[in-house]
Amino acid sequence: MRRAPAGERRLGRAFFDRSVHAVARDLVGCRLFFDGVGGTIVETESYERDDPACHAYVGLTERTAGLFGPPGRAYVYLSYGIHSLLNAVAEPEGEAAAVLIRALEPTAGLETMRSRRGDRPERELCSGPGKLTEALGVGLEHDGADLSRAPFLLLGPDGKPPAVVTGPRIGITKAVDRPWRFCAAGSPFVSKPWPR
DNA sequence: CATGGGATTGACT
DNA sequence: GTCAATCCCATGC
Repeated sequence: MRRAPAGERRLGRAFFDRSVHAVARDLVGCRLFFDGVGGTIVETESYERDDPACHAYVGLTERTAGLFGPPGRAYVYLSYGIHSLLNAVAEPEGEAAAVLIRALEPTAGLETMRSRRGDRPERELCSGPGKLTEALGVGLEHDGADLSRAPFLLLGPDGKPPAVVTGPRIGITKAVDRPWRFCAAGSPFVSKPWPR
Protein backbone atom coordinates (compact mmCIF):
# COMPACT_ATOMS: atom_id res chain seq x y z
CA MET A 1 0.00 0.00 0.00
CA ARG A 2 1.34 3.38 -0.97
CA ARG A 3 2.10 5.78 1.82
CA ALA A 4 0.62 9.17 1.09
CA PRO A 5 3.21 11.95 0.76
CA ALA A 6 3.36 14.15 3.85
CA GLY A 7 1.95 17.05 1.89
CA GLU A 8 -1.16 15.04 1.01
CA ARG A 9 -2.25 14.35 4.58
CA ARG A 10 -6.01 14.71 4.79
CA LEU A 11 -7.55 16.18 7.90
CA GLY A 12 -10.13 13.84 9.39
CA ARG A 13 -12.55 13.94 12.26
CA ALA A 14 -9.80 13.45 14.85
CA PHE A 15 -8.18 16.73 13.85
CA PHE A 16 -11.33 18.59 14.84
CA ASP A 17 -12.16 16.51 17.91
CA ARG A 18 -10.26 18.75 20.38
CA SER A 19 -10.05 22.32 21.65
CA VAL A 20 -11.50 24.70 19.08
CA HIS A 21 -8.70 27.18 19.71
CA ALA A 22 -6.03 24.58 18.97
CA VAL A 23 -7.92 23.59 15.82
CA ALA A 24 -8.14 27.21 14.68
CA ARG A 25 -4.41 27.76 15.20
CA ASP A 26 -3.45 24.49 13.45
CA LEU A 27 -5.71 25.17 10.47
CA VAL A 28 -3.52 28.12 9.50
CA GLY A 29 -1.19 26.70 6.84
CA CYS A 30 -3.54 23.86 5.89
CA ARG A 31 -5.03 23.74 2.41
CA LEU A 32 -8.71 23.90 1.57
CA PHE A 33 -10.23 23.15 -1.82
CA PHE A 34 -13.80 22.96 -3.04
CA ASP A 35 -14.20 21.25 -6.38
CA GLY A 36 -10.49 21.80 -6.96
CA VAL A 37 -10.69 25.54 -6.27
CA GLY A 38 -8.98 26.93 -3.19
CA GLY A 39 -5.64 27.43 -1.50
CA THR A 40 -3.78 27.76 1.79
CA ILE A 41 -5.66 28.91 4.88
CA VAL A 42 -4.03 32.07 6.24
CA GLU A 43 -6.64 33.33 8.72
CA THR A 44 -9.14 31.76 11.13
CA GLU A 45 -11.17 32.67 14.20
CA SER A 46 -12.45 30.36 16.94
CA TYR A 47 -15.88 30.49 18.57
CA GLU A 48 -16.79 28.42 21.61
CA ARG A 49 -20.09 27.73 23.31
CA ASP A 50 -19.55 29.96 26.37
CA ASP A 51 -18.86 32.88 24.11
CA PRO A 52 -21.42 35.65 23.58
CA ALA A 53 -20.22 36.06 19.99
CA CYS A 54 -20.93 32.41 19.19
CA HIS A 55 -24.27 31.53 17.62
CA ALA A 56 -24.56 28.54 19.96
CA TYR A 57 -24.46 30.85 22.98
CA VAL A 58 -28.26 31.04 22.81
CA GLY A 59 -28.51 27.27 22.96
CA LEU A 60 -29.60 24.52 20.64
CA THR A 61 -31.89 25.68 17.86
CA GLU A 62 -32.58 24.42 14.39
CA ARG A 63 -30.15 26.92 12.96
CA THR A 64 -27.30 26.12 15.35
CA ALA A 65 -27.82 22.36 15.51
CA GLY A 66 -24.81 21.74 13.30
CA LEU A 67 -22.54 23.41 15.86
CA PHE A 68 -23.44 20.75 18.41
CA GLY A 69 -22.97 17.91 15.94
CA PRO A 70 -19.93 15.79 15.07
CA PRO A 71 -16.61 17.58 14.43
CA GLY A 72 -15.21 17.99 10.94
CA ARG A 73 -18.45 19.15 9.34
CA ALA A 74 -19.19 22.49 7.73
CA TYR A 75 -21.36 25.11 9.44
CA VAL A 76 -22.44 27.65 6.84
CA TYR A 77 -24.69 30.58 7.66
CA LEU A 78 -25.75 33.82 6.05
CA SER A 79 -24.30 37.05 7.39
CA TYR A 80 -25.90 40.44 6.87
CA GLY A 81 -28.34 38.82 4.50
CA ILE A 82 -25.68 38.68 1.82
CA HIS A 83 -22.61 36.61 2.61
CA SER A 84 -22.27 32.90 3.28
CA LEU A 85 -19.64 32.29 5.95
CA LEU A 86 -17.85 28.95 6.19
CA ASN A 87 -17.02 27.40 9.55
CA ALA A 88 -15.52 24.06 10.55
CA VAL A 89 -17.25 22.40 13.51
CA ALA A 90 -14.82 21.39 16.27
CA GLU A 91 -14.75 19.70 19.69
CA PRO A 92 -16.53 16.44 20.58
CA GLU A 93 -20.11 15.90 19.52
CA GLY A 94 -22.41 17.61 22.02
CA GLU A 95 -20.05 20.53 22.47
CA ALA A 96 -20.75 23.56 20.31
CA ALA A 97 -17.76 25.28 18.78
CA ALA A 98 -16.51 26.19 15.33
CA VAL A 99 -13.66 27.78 13.46
CA LEU A 100 -14.54 30.56 11.03
CA ILE A 101 -12.38 30.34 7.90
CA ARG A 102 -11.61 33.99 7.17
CA ALA A 103 -9.01 34.05 4.40
CA LEU A 104 -7.09 31.90 1.92
CA GLU A 105 -4.00 32.36 -0.18
CA PRO A 106 -5.36 31.21 -3.55
CA THR A 107 -3.32 28.48 -5.24
CA ALA A 108 -5.78 26.58 -7.45
CA GLY A 109 -8.62 27.59 -9.75
CA LEU A 110 -7.73 31.26 -9.90
CA GLU A 111 -9.60 31.73 -13.16
CA THR A 112 -12.73 30.15 -11.70
CA MET A 113 -12.46 32.52 -8.75
CA ARG A 114 -12.15 35.51 -11.06
CA SER A 115 -15.15 34.37 -13.06
CA ARG A 116 -17.17 34.45 -9.84
CA ARG A 117 -15.67 37.55 -8.19
CA GLY A 118 -14.53 39.66 -11.10
CA ASP A 119 -11.04 40.23 -12.43
CA ARG A 120 -9.25 41.20 -9.25
CA PRO A 121 -5.70 41.02 -7.96
CA GLU A 122 -4.84 37.73 -6.31
CA ARG A 123 -4.80 39.17 -2.83
CA GLU A 124 -8.42 40.31 -3.10
CA LEU A 125 -9.89 36.99 -4.21
CA CYS A 126 -10.17 35.26 -0.82
CA SER A 127 -9.10 37.90 1.75
CA GLY A 128 -12.29 37.80 3.80
CA PRO A 129 -14.83 35.24 4.97
CA GLY A 130 -17.54 36.30 2.53
CA LYS A 131 -15.06 36.66 -0.32
CA LEU A 132 -13.65 33.18 -0.08
CA THR A 133 -17.03 31.44 -0.06
CA GLU A 134 -17.97 33.37 -3.17
CA ALA A 135 -14.65 32.52 -4.83
CA LEU A 136 -14.95 28.81 -4.01
CA GLY A 137 -18.66 28.51 -4.72
CA VAL A 138 -19.61 27.50 -1.17
CA GLY A 139 -23.15 28.40 -0.14
CA LEU A 140 -25.84 27.68 2.43
CA GLU A 141 -26.64 24.44 0.65
CA HIS A 142 -23.33 23.07 1.97
CA ASP A 143 -24.26 23.57 5.62
CA GLY A 144 -23.65 20.28 7.41
CA ALA A 145 -21.43 18.82 4.69
CA ASP A 146 -18.50 16.59 5.67
CA LEU A 147 -15.28 18.56 5.12
CA SER A 148 -13.29 15.36 4.65
CA ARG A 149 -15.33 14.30 1.61
CA ALA A 150 -15.76 15.62 -1.92
CA PRO A 151 -16.40 18.23 -3.09
CA PHE A 152 -14.39 19.44 -0.08
CA LEU A 153 -10.72 18.57 0.24
CA LEU A 154 -8.81 19.54 3.36
CA LEU A 155 -5.09 18.80 3.55
CA GLY A 156 -2.37 19.39 6.13
CA PRO A 157 0.36 21.98 5.61
CA ASP A 158 2.57 21.64 2.55
CA GLY A 159 5.87 21.56 4.40
CA LYS A 160 6.53 23.41 7.62
CA PRO A 161 3.49 25.15 9.16
CA PRO A 162 3.76 28.95 9.11
CA ALA A 163 4.33 31.14 12.14
CA VAL A 164 0.97 32.25 13.57
CA VAL A 165 0.11 35.57 15.14
CA THR A 166 -3.01 36.09 17.29
CA GLY A 167 -5.18 39.12 17.81
CA PRO A 168 -8.72 40.24 18.60
CA ARG A 169 -11.52 38.92 16.43
CA ILE A 170 -13.01 41.09 13.71
CA GLY A 171 -16.49 42.42 13.04
CA ILE A 172 -18.20 41.31 16.22
CA THR A 173 -19.87 43.40 18.90
CA LYS A 174 -19.62 40.99 21.85
CA ALA A 175 -16.52 39.61 23.57
CA VAL A 176 -14.40 41.71 21.23
CA ASP A 177 -11.34 41.39 23.45
CA ARG A 178 -10.79 37.64 23.24
CA PRO A 179 -7.61 36.97 21.21
CA TRP A 180 -9.01 34.20 19.08
CA ARG A 181 -8.06 35.42 15.64
CA PHE A 182 -5.20 33.46 14.08
CA CYS A 183 -3.23 34.71 11.07
CA ALA A 184 -0.22 33.46 9.12
CA ALA A 185 2.53 35.91 10.10
CA GLY A 186 3.29 38.42 7.38
CA SER A 187 0.84 37.00 4.83
CA PRO A 188 -0.54 39.62 2.43
CA PHE A 189 -3.64 37.47 1.93
CA VAL A 190 -5.31 38.00 5.31
CA SER A 191 -8.31 40.32 5.67
CA LYS A 192 -8.06 43.82 7.06
CA PRO A 193 -7.27 45.15 9.55
CA TRP A 194 -3.90 43.44 9.33
CA PRO A 195 -2.43 42.14 12.54
CA ARG A 196 0.82 43.75 13.66
C1' DC B 1 -47.12 37.17 13.00
C1' DA B 2 -43.76 41.40 13.30
C1' DT B 3 -39.46 42.90 14.49
C1' DG B 4 -34.48 43.61 14.64
C1' DG B 5 -29.79 42.08 14.88
C1' DG B 6 -25.76 40.00 12.68
C1' DA B 7 -18.89 36.29 12.74
C1' DT B 8 -19.43 41.59 5.86
C1' DT B 9 -18.40 43.87 1.73
C1' DG B 10 -17.86 47.55 -1.44
C1' DA B 11 -18.99 52.13 -2.77
C1' DC B 12 -18.57 56.59 -1.57
C1' DT B 13 -16.85 61.14 1.12
C1' DG C 1 -13.38 57.41 7.70
C1' DT C 2 -18.88 56.31 7.06
C1' DC C 3 -22.84 53.74 5.45
C1' DA C 4 -26.36 50.98 2.98
C1' DA C 5 -27.61 46.49 1.06
C1' DT C 6 -30.24 42.37 2.25
C1' DC C 7 -32.22 37.87 4.44
C1' DC C 8 -32.34 34.25 7.77
C1' DC C 9 -33.92 33.19 12.14
C1' DA C 10 -34.56 33.93 17.28
C1' DT C 11 -37.34 36.33 20.08
C1' DG C 12 -41.47 38.48 21.81
C1' DC C 13 -46.26 40.09 21.58
